[in-house]
Amino acid sequence: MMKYMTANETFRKIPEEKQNKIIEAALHEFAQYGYSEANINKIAERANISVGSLYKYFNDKQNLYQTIVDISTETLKTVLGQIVSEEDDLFEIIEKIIRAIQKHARLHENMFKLYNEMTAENNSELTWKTAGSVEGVTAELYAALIGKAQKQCVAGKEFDPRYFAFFLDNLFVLLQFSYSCEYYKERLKMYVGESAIHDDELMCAQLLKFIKGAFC
Amino acid sequence: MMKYMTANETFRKIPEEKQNKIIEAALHEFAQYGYSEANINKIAERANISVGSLYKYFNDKQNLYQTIVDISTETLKTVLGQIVSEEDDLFEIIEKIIRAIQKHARLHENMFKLYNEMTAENNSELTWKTAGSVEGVTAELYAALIGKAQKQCVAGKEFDPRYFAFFLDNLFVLLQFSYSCEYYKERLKMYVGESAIHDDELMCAQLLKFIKGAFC
Amino acid sequence: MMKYMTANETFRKIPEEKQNKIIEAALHEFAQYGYSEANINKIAERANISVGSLYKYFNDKQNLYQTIVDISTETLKTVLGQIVSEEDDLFEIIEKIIRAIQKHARLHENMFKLYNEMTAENNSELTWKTAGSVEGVTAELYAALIGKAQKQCVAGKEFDPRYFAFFLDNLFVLLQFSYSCEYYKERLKMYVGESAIHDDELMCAQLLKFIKGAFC
Amino acid sequence: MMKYMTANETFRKIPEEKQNKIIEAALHEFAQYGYSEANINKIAERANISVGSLYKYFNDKQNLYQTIVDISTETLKTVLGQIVSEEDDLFEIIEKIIRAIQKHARLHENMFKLYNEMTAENNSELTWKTAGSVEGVTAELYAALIGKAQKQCVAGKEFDPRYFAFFLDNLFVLLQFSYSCEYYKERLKMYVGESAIHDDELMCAQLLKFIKGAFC
DNA sequence: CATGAATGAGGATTCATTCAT
DNA sequence: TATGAATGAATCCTCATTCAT
Repeated sequence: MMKYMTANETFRKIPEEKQNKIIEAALHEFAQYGYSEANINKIAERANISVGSLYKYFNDKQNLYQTIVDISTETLKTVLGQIVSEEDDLFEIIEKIIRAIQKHARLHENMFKLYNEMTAENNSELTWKTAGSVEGVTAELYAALIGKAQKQCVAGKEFDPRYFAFFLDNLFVLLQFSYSCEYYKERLKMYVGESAIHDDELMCAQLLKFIKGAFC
Repeated sequence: MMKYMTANETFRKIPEEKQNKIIEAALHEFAQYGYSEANINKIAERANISVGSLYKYFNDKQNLYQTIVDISTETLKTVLGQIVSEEDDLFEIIEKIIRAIQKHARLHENMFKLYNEMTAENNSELTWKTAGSVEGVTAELYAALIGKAQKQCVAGKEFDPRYFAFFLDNLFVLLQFSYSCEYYKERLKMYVGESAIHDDELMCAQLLKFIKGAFC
Repeated sequence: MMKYMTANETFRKIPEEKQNKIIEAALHEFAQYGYSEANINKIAERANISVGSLYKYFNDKQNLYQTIVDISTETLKTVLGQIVSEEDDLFEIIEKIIRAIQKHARLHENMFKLYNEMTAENNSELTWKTAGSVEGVTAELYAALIGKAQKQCVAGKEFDPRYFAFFLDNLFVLLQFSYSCEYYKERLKMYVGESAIHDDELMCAQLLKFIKGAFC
Repeated sequence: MMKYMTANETFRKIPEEKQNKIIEAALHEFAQYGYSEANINKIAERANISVGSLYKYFNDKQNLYQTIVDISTETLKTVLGQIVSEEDDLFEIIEKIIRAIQKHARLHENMFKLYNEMTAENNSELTWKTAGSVEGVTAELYAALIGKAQKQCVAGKEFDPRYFAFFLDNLFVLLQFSYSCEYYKERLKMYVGESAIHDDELMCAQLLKFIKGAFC
């Protein structure tokens, strides 16, 4: 797949290291301050390039933002994609997803912050067009999982798999935010105490139990 | 409790109808455009008062925003508070909560939009200080519920009530967003189809089933 | 007629003296540097107001420019209108026009500079829409004059009055530029010598002779 | 005469075809957008060379503009020069000039647009230094013509030949603009109707009649 | 107390010009 | 000599905030 599709050709020609520095700078700024309070000049400064160059690579602020969002969602897709591909037991997969979230939400904190910010925006059509593709991937993934679930659980309840996939994802989305966004970090602390953010094992075990119960 | 605590004294002295008009105007603008793109002058215009007056009532933009957030969270607290006070069967209460969310997320759409926007902000300390109080209320509420749950379900699993309360609230938070915020509306549609947003009965039934499974 | 029609209402409410200062400042800047090199901040400075205020009065640079052009053409219309209204002999009227040009081209030098600049622009449709109305006025005026001319000159030649009105105006337009625009001032000097610019009597006499010859 | 005097030596060494392509590109851009809105990078692109090269040939934007103006005026000079050289009857020469204007104003539309734009500029000294030379040529030409006129017309009026040369040129200058510049095209239409721009015969006949009358 | 005109710092964007390759 | 990516000063415009009336 073509990398950085929304960026100008010029951008794709520059050294990858430089590209990454720019992306990192933009991601940092957008995740930190949100779209409208992000400062293009600061991004250029952080990336050690001139504003002029930034505008050679990206048509305008929107276009840079779009690109950052695309990259972030693409990254998330990739991470999740890897998990599903492996043929495991249903709850082993779910456990892997939880652990993947715990790892990546911290590693790519800014991406998840951005994701949260993005969903708060009001040009939903535009946002949905790009970010929605991640949801599409996860939706399919969970649909498959739930198919497994219904077979695996002998005493399987009769539930609508689409709804249950939705609930499952809801739990995952808020887990992501709870590890990456300040507000949700506080909220997590309030619910389960100061230590919760670092005790990944307990979180994983409890969430798994919650989900198992719901499905079987 | 003192109403509109962050507002200047002057604000509390003006007729309530005028107060409401101002709050409505501000809520509308902040929910629609987010904090930084919200326009103070437009708020004044919509409220049919002068900017000068607005600045007599509220020290600055932050302060007005703070007030709006306070009011919104206060409203949510009240709504939820009413539900808990009633002494019902565990799952009857949960059902009531779900139905309350479905009703209020639509009725006070702007408040929930604001709530979502708020959580994306980075001055988490400030935000948490006010918005966190809602979470406090719900946390207590859910703790009580889960106490009931563990008694009610004979074959009660051994789970950490704090974690389960957290998961429960996660499901509720995303349900709220799914009825009020554009992005999450789209996401809901994607998961369960176009009709989902209006078929409250099905959503309620499925979510109840999901939660019941998790708890018992 | 409503003054300064393209300006915002706010502008029409401020004291006339202030209005005039702003118009003068803008006229100066646009006439001096042309549209694109005119500096909005310098206009504000010259008018002793803030940029913010300028943007309250005029939506944007284009709008301010439009207004300046409108005012200038309106002024020209008025000047010419006064002359025609008087019922004189044909060549007395022409003489009056010439003298009016000599006087006003110097008095409102910037307006005529602007007019020249305007005609060099490439958004001809827009420009024509406003500036064309002056031409309309003069065209009618000259048509009337030429009607007189054809009757007055016994041995009147058979000519197309529309074409002759056109030629007449051409002579007037370049006379205006010759008194107000640097380039055309130089050109005039080259043709008739250094003194020409100040010897209004000679210019008037010669041009009158030229026109008389053409018409009779 | 040295071609392209203001350009660097480097420019004069490159193949003529390349030179022409560059000149055409610059003329197009300057005529279309005026000096300050003309875009150097777009000129380079249109000429199929790099900006770097353009700056090897011309010191800066001003210098390129200067060169374009020089070339344009040189071309006009040449065109007019050819007409005068022929020994004809006075009004046959004038007719030839009119027809030459009609032809060239359309053929070299951009040059005349540029000429109009140029005269609107305010660095009159610089502009006059180059463009004035065309005026010099025509002035001489017309002086000679008018000498003829005074002899040829038996009942010759006593007029100042310098003034009459000036008026004659004024008529020609505006005729040029009326065939090449958008604003003046509109103006012509308004005076003599839609068809005027294409009915060269009628224009020629009427203008000739006008001038004949003025001179004889 | 109410008003709303005035302020001006701040930020997105452009484009002539340079210079390393 | 040719290239075209990089530069950053310059400029339009917005909007939170103030203050004279």
